[in-house]
Amino acid sequence: MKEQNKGKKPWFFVDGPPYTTGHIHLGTAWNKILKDTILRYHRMKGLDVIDRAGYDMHGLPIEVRVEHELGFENKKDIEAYGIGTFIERCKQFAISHKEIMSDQFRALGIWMDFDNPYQTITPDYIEAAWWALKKAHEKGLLERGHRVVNWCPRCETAIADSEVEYWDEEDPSLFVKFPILGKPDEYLVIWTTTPWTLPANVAVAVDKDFVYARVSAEKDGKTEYLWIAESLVEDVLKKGRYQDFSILEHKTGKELAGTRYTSPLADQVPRQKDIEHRVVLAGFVEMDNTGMVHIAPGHGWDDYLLGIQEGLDVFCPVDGAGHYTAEGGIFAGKFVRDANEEIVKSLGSFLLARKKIVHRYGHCWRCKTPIIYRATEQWFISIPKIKEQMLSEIRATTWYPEWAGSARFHDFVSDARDWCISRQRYWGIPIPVWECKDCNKQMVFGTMAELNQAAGSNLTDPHRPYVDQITVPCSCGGTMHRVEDIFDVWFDSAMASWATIGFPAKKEMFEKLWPADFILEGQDQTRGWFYSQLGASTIAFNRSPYKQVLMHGFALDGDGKKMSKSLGNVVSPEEVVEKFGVDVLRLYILSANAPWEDLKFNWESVSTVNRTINILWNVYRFPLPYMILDDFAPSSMGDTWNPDFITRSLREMPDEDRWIISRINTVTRQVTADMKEYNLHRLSRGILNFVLEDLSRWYVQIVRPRMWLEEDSLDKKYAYETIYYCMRTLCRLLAPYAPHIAEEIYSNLRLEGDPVSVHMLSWYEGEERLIDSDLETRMGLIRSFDEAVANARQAGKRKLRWPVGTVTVVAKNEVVSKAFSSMYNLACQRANAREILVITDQYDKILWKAEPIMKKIGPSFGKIGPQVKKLIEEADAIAMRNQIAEKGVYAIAGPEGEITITTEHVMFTEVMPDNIFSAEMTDATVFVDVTLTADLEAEGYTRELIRRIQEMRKQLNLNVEEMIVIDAIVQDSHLFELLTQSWQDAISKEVRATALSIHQNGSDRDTTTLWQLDRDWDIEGLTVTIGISVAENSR
RNA sequence: GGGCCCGUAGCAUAGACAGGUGGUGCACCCGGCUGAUAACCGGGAGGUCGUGCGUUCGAAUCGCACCGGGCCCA
Repeated sequence: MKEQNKGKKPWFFVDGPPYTTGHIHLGTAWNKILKDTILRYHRMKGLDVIDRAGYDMHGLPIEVRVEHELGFENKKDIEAYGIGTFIERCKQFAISHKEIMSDQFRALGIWMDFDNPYQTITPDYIEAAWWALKKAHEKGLLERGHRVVNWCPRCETAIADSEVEYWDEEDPSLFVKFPILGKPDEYLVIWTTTPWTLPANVAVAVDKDFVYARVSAEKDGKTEYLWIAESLVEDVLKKGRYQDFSILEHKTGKELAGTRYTSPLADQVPRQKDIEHRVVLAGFVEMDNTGMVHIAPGHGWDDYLLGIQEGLDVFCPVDGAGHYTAEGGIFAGKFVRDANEEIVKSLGSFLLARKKIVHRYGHCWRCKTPIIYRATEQWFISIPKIKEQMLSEIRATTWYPEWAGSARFHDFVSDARDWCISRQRYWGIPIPVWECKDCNKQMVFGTMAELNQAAGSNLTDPHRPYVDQITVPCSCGGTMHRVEDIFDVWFDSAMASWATIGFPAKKEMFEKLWPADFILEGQDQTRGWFYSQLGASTIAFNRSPYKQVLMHGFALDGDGKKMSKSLGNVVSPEEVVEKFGVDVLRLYILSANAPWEDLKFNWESVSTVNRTINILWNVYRFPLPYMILDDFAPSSMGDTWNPDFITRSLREMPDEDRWIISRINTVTRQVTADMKEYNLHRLSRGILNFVLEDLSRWYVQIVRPRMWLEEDSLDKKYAYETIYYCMRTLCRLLAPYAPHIAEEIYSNLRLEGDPVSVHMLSWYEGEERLIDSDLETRMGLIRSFDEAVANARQAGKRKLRWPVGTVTVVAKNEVVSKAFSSMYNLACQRANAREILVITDQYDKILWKAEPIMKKIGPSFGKIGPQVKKLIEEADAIAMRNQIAEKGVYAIAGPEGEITITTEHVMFTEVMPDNIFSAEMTDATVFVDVTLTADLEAEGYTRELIRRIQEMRKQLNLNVEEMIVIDAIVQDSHLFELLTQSWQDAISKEVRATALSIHQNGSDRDTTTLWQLDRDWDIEGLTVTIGISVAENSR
């Protein structure tokens, strides 16, 4: 197939690279199944589909796994072990796990190029990232600066926001007094949960409009003056166990701004003595705790921004491992969280109150260490400078669903800040910036060749530590060394759209294909890959790298909760495949809900899909024995099949054949239309529904007798041709969604000259000329009739096996009458009725009941009301109804003369005669007369007998073509008479008997024959003994 | 705290953009069928359409608020 489409119109798909963890979960499976389905469809449409898979193989998660294997605890262990060997271990880990995952994807029937996937660790891929960074540099978008970042003190690196995992943690909750400069015993009161950030305090923030109070507070005979937001005073003082207080003065935050104070830790942290602490205004201050916020620009994002704005010191006395530096005074060398206690002690009388708090705190997602915020030197891409362009590219892209782009992604990008692309780790793409220590000159290299040329080196693997050894002579005479950082892994995958087609090393493919026609990922990738790719591509090419995006949901458990190991609610794709097979998993996932909604996994629904697939399998298998028996071969052109015979014979074919042909073409057109909008749930439901309702429940039921015809007949041939056509068409329709079952059915049905695989066929869109919507409407009515008759029969307790005399249909319109006149035989057959009468006026067998209306009778007749009621009930309701309809009045002879009843005294309701049962169908009412005549009774019993003989054949495991002899004893004389009168031949023929003898007495039986199976049956309360044997001559 | 999406029977879903008697499947109960058979088919019962307020002659559908779930951000 792929060969066939080579050189045709290309369709450029880019695979969002999964991270090489080594195992896939349901969400990953969903993701790839959606991709595979859509890719297969486009291949069938004759497009040259670029289906290269990809893997994201760098990054901290792998480093942490390897560290764990080696029993390492921190960066020093890695450095001691040797970065080179460490990197090799990481590489091995990534490659081996990539292989495992490729096998898992292949097992799901994912038909993508896993033999040659793009990998973020190959030199050409790394060059793609270098090239992009150089572009950013050239455009002035690459910046280096101090920023507060999430920092893992164990991994000793900045980590991305997305790498922070939150859960509840208990921390101290401290209220601290900051002494106001020059005012003894007067303090600002702040609140913090991170005592270790107090040595870095430089300011206190207040809201400009909040009202703050100066209170004199009494405690153990001492008086202090405290500044606290007015509405919080009482609460805070209670926590501090003050015995009494009074408010002396009010000031707004604005008035308070500029107030100078000193650090309570000035003695312990000498550096604090140089800092000019003051009160500043900020927008993020909230009215809780004390209404005053401790500001440490070295340890908080908001703090940092405020610091820049207010010109505050960015003081960060904490190193990469989370230890205080020499600037941390007496705390130097201590790990920050361990220093908490000592800091609290050092606060002494400056501590107003100490409580505990349980709150959400961030942790490193891989090593679970609580993170800290640290101002560090990092590399950034200045997103705000290209934001407008990014937003306009979002609008130019087609999103499925529309709101994924116009609302969700748009809003995310609108709020986007600078993108921190640097990490202080080992296993990643090295940032290609060389710096001269002497003159601070920087060079950014876009390729290894450029670097090798400048350095006179021969670098082949651009990973650390090899790349770190390359030095470049600087124009100042000094030597340039690479900066130590590596890239954030999101920068890696952002290159995918051009790296996967070999750019920048090779240009042809890029010029031909880029940007991508289509990408597809989960909603979490809004901030992930959708974003990183758009950012990188806007930097490099000023445009979006993709034209169409389909965003899918998340796989949740049955309760709509996230699947997680700790909750024990994880369902693995392997588990589903093991129980039901790949195609069932695929069809379940596709049909369960719209792609962009979250999937609540539900085993029951999986097994429902499984049942439908099983029915498909049964439908496919059912005609095979007859076809084989008859040596059926579909009409063909030489040894290749095509639907010419169907098209040519369509006019002559029976209604049901033309109907199912029309249906499958209608369904096919609908599937094609749904595919255009990626309504995969609608289309898969449409296919499954067709199999269940149209093919299995209706067509196969109707066509069965035609397959059992003994002799060759056109009717049988049409049935064979039709079902063959349906199965061939269905295979093609199913190929993208259930590739295995489609292939299995196809490979058995295909002719010698047909393509060897269903996956080599082109997509079929359905043909208008094979669709007869009139016929579909009429057949729909007959189906509705079929159900109504079953309904009425059930009410009348008449089994379907027993024929009924007349079924009357009161039609509400022409269309219904037409349906019955054109498909009369089919309707009779389905209803098992001798005749069907279709009328458009009133049904004359309906009886009426007169119900007295006492509310009116009382006032009209007074005392004799109850007697009138009785008279009405006893009267001939039909005569009464007719007379009232005619004359408006009805006269009854009452005890005191004639009584005149008018329309207001009585209400008429329909009454069904005893043997007639009704049911509603579309645009009509069906009346079934279940009255038995001798003839109907005889046929009913005959069918009862036949069914029991068939049951016995089955017990003996007889083949369809084997003949039998039957002996039956029917003691009931009425039944004996019915069965022996005229139905014996019919029985013999139906059950394939060469001889049938029915006796009334057991003593009449031929005792010389030993019956292979002999048993008593209860038929409607009467006992019948039946013995059967295989006929001699059929053996 | 903010953005987006979702909430319909025991469970899973359609209907919502374009307001007008809430459909379907599974499970349940009852029945049928028996040349697809460790299958298949029909019927019945089951709903405060998350809650409240509003718009309207009329709201599952439109608006607002709240509650619950998911993804993302802070």
